[in-house]
Amino acid sequence: MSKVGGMEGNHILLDNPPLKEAYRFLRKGLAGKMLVFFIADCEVSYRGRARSYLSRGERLIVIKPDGSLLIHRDKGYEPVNWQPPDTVISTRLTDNHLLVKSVRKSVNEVVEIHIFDLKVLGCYRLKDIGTFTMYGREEDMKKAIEMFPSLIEEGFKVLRTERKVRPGFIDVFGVDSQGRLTVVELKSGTSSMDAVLQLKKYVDSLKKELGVTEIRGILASPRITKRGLQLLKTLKLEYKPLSPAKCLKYLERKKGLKL
Amino acid sequence: MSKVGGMEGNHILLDNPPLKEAYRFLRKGLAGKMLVFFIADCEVSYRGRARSYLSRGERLIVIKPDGSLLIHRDKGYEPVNWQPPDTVISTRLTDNHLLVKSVRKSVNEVVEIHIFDLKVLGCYRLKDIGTFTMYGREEDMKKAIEMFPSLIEEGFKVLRTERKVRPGFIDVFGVDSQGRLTVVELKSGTSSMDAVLQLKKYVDSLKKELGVTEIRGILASPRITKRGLQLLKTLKLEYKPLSPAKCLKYLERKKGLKL
DNA sequence: GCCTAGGTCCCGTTT
DNA sequence: AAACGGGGCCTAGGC
Repeated sequence: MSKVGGMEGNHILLDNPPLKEAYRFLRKGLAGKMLVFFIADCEVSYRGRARSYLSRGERLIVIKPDGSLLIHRDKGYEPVNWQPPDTVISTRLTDNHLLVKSVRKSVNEVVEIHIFDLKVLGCYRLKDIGTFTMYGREEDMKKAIEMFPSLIEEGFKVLRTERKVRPGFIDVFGVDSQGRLTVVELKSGTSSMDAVLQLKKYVDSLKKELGVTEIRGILASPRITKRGLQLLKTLKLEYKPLSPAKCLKYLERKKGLKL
Repeated sequence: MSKVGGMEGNHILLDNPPLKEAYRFLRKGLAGKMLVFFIADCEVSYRGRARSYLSRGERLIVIKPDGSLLIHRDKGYEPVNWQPPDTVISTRLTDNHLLVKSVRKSVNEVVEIHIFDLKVLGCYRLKDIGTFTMYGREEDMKKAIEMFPSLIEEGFKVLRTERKVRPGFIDVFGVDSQGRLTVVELKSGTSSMDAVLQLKKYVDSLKKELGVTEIRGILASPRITKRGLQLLKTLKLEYKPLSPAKCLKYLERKKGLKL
């Protein structure tokens, strides 16, 4: 049984197609820069930064017009095999199976799908000019602190954000009410020892660069791990509880609108 | 036009179904713990650790039997919105649209999809008992070094792997030909300053724990960034070029088989 | 549950 | 092209 829908160029939908028919329309979909998906009984091999082999079974496979490839089993957020955008997809039909190959040349990586049977094949051109907006990331915390420096502490003033130091950028650089230079490292989620070491790195770099012996280091985030806090205290750094949610409330108040 | 395939319980495939029909079979697929996918003209909102809003457009949506949810636009490896496994999916049909809601209670996070139109709906039970194996990760480097310590240097001996220290685990702990204690940090990819700081942390912790003043620290990876190497030298640590690929060759030689 | 560390991480941005 | 840091990162493994 092979039922077919929408063959007039807009989209393609094949129910349980024979390999040969699937091959024909798969090529059509790929050539037409459509979003292609299919459920296939297949084997998958990957070679590149690492190697992997997935033995035979049914999976959902998605190929996007930009060359990204996703192979999903029936569990989990992550694809079992994949390629990021900018791969070249090629196909080949032999007697008993269909090969789909995705090659990324920038970093030599190859995914090969050996297909023995297809349950369904769909090709669509997504009409999507929608806009995507996200709130509550580190960037929003930064904006809020620029507008409301007291979110860090009373008397705090921002000198600048994204200040360059040797190894990267300081999230927020300012002075406290006593006039002491202060480095603020922001995290939108839980801070762990990594974040503490990062702050330490920035404080030390800046001391060296400016030839100053005293610079305060403040880590601002909604939560910090126990070990992170321990390390922080050992290194004479400070912690300020601050959540993206609280920052957003301040931003909304300023703009007078709900996000 | 709504063509229908495989309604006998095995799978469901609807071509351009009216919302009402889609709703009925969507519920059927979800209740039957099938893999569900559809292409929909929709809006998406997310609230949890952060918030986001995606305005109207066509996307490919996948709901897995384990409760994971993926919403893909026609570009990129990553879904624009998603939920990891263990969410509760609910649906509601109103006059002019279909709502699909995914709630994760462990960390209060909600994704809502407002659907205005469906291009296709599929529900399948994936038959997949295949095995997945991967080679060339840090773990394989560790195994290879245990069997062939000279991969680090002549005369090197492994005392143990995964040795616990204050803040975590040392990848490989051993002694060199001079009897000096040595900490090895492995990276399967390019090492940057982070990796160097990680190694430093381990070396320092171990010095403290053992009351020893001299411990060698070796970072082994296929590549290291310029700044990483700079920092490494400043901190009196060492670099050993070592790739997963080379480790795999040694492992294959040992096992006498091709991976 | 918390916490650490790895990942074929991906991805944007800047040098 | 290299490199650094963020991410709703996700996921596995200890404790």
